[in-house]
Order: sequence, then structure tokens, then C-alpha cells
Amino acid sequence: MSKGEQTRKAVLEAAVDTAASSGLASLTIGSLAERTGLSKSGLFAHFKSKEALQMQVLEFAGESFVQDVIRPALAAPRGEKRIITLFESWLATAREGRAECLFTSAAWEYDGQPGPVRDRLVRMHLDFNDSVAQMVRAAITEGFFAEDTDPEQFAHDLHGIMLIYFQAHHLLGDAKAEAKARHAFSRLVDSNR
Amino acid sequence: MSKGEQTRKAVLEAAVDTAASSGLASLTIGSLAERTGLSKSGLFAHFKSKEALQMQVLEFAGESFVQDVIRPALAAPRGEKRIITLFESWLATAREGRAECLFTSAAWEYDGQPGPVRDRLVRMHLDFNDSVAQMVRAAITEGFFAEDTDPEQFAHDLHGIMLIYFQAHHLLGDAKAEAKARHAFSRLVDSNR
DNA sequence: GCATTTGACGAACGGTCGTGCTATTTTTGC
DNA sequence: GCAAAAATAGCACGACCGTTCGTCAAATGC
Repeated sequence: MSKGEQTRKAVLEAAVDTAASSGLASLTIGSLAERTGLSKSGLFAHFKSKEALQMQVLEFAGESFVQDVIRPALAAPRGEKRIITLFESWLATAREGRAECLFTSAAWEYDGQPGPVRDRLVRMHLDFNDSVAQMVRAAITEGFFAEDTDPEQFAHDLHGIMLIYFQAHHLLGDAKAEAKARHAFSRLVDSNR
Repeated sequence: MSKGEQTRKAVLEAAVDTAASSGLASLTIGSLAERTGLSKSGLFAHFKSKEALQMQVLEFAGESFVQDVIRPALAAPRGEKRIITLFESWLATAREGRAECLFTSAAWEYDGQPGPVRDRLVRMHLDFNDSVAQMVRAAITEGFFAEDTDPEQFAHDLHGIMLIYFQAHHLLGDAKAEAKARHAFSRLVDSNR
């Protein structure tokens, strides 16, 4: 890996971390430069614009998310194991914050202001939704879920469980957040068995 | 209502609208002044600081939310009717955006950056949660919900349904978002009947 | 109708923002 | 080891940020 690529990665890593706690839109070249020990212009040279930086941050976080959530699920056997692994790894990722936090906060930040960042964000959400729905379909053919289970509805509902878990855990500091999430997940799974 | 109070309300109304689509943190005195036809300093004089403005925006949106969601529910008879009215008015409010959008987006914006705005936001979420839980308790004593229904879990789950509805409807433009929300709500209600 | 309070304005401030330049240093390929 | 190329720094810019201050017009209370 060349020197440039190396620092670019380091910058993106710091950017994801910053954006996860302050929002993607409020990323600033200056503070990011200070944090990474670069000069403003030196950092800027890596990305041609702030928007390009945001896009790359999104991309970088996306890869983390796939690595942390999708990949473990796909590594598990189709059906019950995969669905449960998806939930558990998603929960673990959301607990720590980082990428997951970036996506949900960005979803509300950029909802309402069109542009490439928003478009990319929407695409990612749709793709992830499809992935989950596909896992559900596999679980149906495996006999874990009932034939009349609606994969899209399941993906939708599961996402809702994660969103409110995230809010309860991080914003409200609810100690029972995880227990509530597990309870809701169990009920969702049971009602589709 | 004095002249000052009048313009203050007008500013807050515009501010809620702006913050709902761009976020509470990204409110700027300048653009808000331009939108309301005031000068920057003229508008600023109404609020002693930007933070005070944000607090008042939050307060203003809170009153709208109570007016649009809590009040109609409390106006309905305890039990089934009240729970359903809560869901329906909440759904309608979320569909239109505005106050509801402000709260959820702010929840992610200010999660991770302490301060009075975040504190107020947390307080509002907790209060609202309590209100919902109280409605559920009433529904239990009315016999609409089973004795072993957990009011806090119900409030939690309902909130999750609303969050994902909001995201699906506004960010993703999912035409079936409302149907999915209704379906999830029905399942939630049924499982506690 | 007048005195007083209140509301609104314009100009200016120190800061920070993103973004161009031009050097200078460091890495890279041969 | 050296030339080419890439990475970084320094500096300056125009724009906008929140905020302050002095001034003036408008609303208010008597």
C-alpha cells in the first residue's frame, strides 16, 4: 500500500469515528486534519472536495458494516442460524456505535436534502434491505419461517427493532435496551415461524 | 400578543420547518433571518444565543407534537380506542414530517455531544415514553391488553415501528411504508391482546 | 400626545469554513 | 543515486458563522 493510500485510510478511519458521534455533515476538514496530524491543505489534497470526502467516508463505513454484519451472517448456514447471526452481529455493531451510527444518523441528516450523498445513502439502505430479505427467503425455503412470511416486511420490522434499540441504548442510556431488542426479535421470529 | 412575541413565534415556526429538513444543529441565524424577512441582528435579539434558539425550537416542536399526537390520544376513551388513536395520529404526524422529524433526527444529531439541548431532548423522549406506557397500562386495566403485557416494552416496540416507518417513508420513499407500519402495529397489538 | 419601553437595523468583530495556489519535502521507479 | 512523481505544508482568498454595539423606528402605557 502506497503512502498516499495509507494516510487516506487513516483519515477515513478517523472521519468515520468523528462522523459517528457528530454527524456526517458536520465533518470539517480542519478538525479532521488536526486529529490526524496533517495540514488542512495536505488532507484536502487527498479528496478533491468535501462532498467527495463524505462519499468516501460513507463507502468506508459501508465496507465496515458489511464486514461486521453481513459477512458473519452469510458465513452462518442458511435459515435459522443465519437470521440469528445477522441479528446478533447487527446488535453488537450497533452497541459499539461507529458505522451503524453513521448510517442511521446520516439517514435523517440527508433525508430532505437531495444530492449524491443522499443518493448513495439510499442505495446502501436498499441494498442492505435486499440482503436481509434474501436471507429471510432462504430461511423460508429451509423451513425455519412459514411459507407466507413476507421477507420485506420482516426486513422492515427487524430494522425498526434495531433503530429503537440504537436510540434507547445510546441516546437514552436505557440499561434494558438490549433485553428489549432481544424480546422484540424473539416475538418477530416466533410470529413468522 | 405583543409584537415581539408575534415575530418570535413566526421565527420559531420557520425554524421548526427548516430544522425538520436540515437538522437542528445546522440551523443558522443568517438563513433563518433571510427566510423570515428579518435582519440577522434583529432576529438574534429575540434569542440571546444560538443554543437558546435551539432550545426554544425544541420546546416549540414539543408543543406541536403534544398537540398533534398526545392530545388526540388522550381525548379518546381509555383502552383500545386510545392506543389506536395514538398510533394513527402519530402516523399522520410522521407522514407529514415537521416536529416528528425534528425529534428523531435531533436524537441522532445530539447523541454523542452532551449539553443542555441533548438533555432536554432526552427528557422529552423519556416523558413521551412514559405517556405511552401509561396509556398501555390503562389499556391493560380496561382488559384490552393481557395482564402480563409489559407497558415499557410496548412503548419501545411501537417507537421502533414509527422510526422505521419514518425512514422508509421519507428517506427511501417506500410506497408500502404505511402498510408495513400498520401490519407491524397489528401484530404488536395482537401479540399483547 | 407624549415619554418610555421595545423591536429592528446596519455595520463590524474575530473565527472558521471549504478551497485554490505555490513551494517544499518525501516517496517511488529505474 | 537520481530524476520523476506523489504527498504534504504554507499561505491567502472569499464566504459565512455567531455575536456585539450603537442607533433609530415603532409600538406601548399613561
